[in-house]
Amino acid sequence: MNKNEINVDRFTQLCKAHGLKVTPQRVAVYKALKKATDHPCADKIHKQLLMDFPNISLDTVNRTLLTFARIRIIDIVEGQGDPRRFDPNLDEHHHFYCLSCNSIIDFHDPELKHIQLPDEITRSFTITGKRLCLTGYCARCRNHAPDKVTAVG
Amino acid sequence: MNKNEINVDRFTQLCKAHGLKVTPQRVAVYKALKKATDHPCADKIHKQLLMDFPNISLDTVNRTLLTFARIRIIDIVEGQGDPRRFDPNLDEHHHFYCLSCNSIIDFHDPELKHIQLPDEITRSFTITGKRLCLTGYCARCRNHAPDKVTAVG
DNA sequence: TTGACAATTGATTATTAATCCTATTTAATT
DNA sequence: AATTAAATAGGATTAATAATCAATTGTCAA
Repeated sequence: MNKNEINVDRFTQLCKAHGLKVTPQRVAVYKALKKATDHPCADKIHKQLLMDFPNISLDTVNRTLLTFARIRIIDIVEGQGDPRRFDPNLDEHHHFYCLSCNSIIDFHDPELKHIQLPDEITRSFTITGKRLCLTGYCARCRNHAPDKVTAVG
Repeated sequence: MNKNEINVDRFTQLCKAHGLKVTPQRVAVYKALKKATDHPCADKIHKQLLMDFPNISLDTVNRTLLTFARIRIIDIVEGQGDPRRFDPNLDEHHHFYCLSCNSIIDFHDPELKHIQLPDEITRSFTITGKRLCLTGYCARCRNHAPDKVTAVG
């Protein structure tokens, strides 16, 4: 099976394992996020799904995404205070966040796999996620807008 | 000068260098954030300042913080979609984010100073920030709430 | 020191995001 | 097919952020 195709059976298993009903909405939300590579927010997924589900509510999409995050089949992405965004990719990877266009770009690096956390940290806390977060300006933006924050006050 | 004291002259310089007026509100917001170690949101700073400035508006606090971030004398902290939070500390450091109580805890590690980014990344993008972001459960929370997200789907 | 000017403020209003509520529907099980 | 607990849609509500604007205030040049 292609990595980007969705295995509905597997998804059904995961839901059952967590006592969740397998609803058409949940399948649709899961499929839509799994296909996405842009770390979409709930509203974006919702707009997409409206094509096929004219009645699906934003609240359902949002709740569903939060539920998926809770059972750890998707991730919530770190952001700069904008709408919450989601990540279908649970494999170890890192993020570059463009301060101008807000795009989030994945990157990998074999070197970074070996980042060793301080003992003190692993002892004090339960770590569920580890990621290198870069901020800056993407190739397209860096020649244009110097920055995004427009408030002058 | 103690690192946690605020050098108003220096602050004044920074403002002038960016064509910003030095208002009492700005000085107060700057002082309040510089003293903070909990990566507060605008609302928290505002509530604090109300003691001394009964009339200061939340909007002014928020605008001021965004302005400071724009001229890079403070940072916006990466978060999970909650209210935007700010960081007075511009030195290289890393964050642990508790998914249960939302506290953000700084940590340092000499090893991590030497994280080498892939060439492809530094070539394609302009990097303004680099941080290791950990998520998980802090010492106090890990024995209690299994997680924060309460939506059930 | 003063006056002019442009930036900043606070109040108000608008917008957007996230969550809550409830009647209705539906998936899962018998 | 009937039962039941869970999930949904849709509207309402709260909270956060942003925009607008008249009044105020820092800055700078005279």
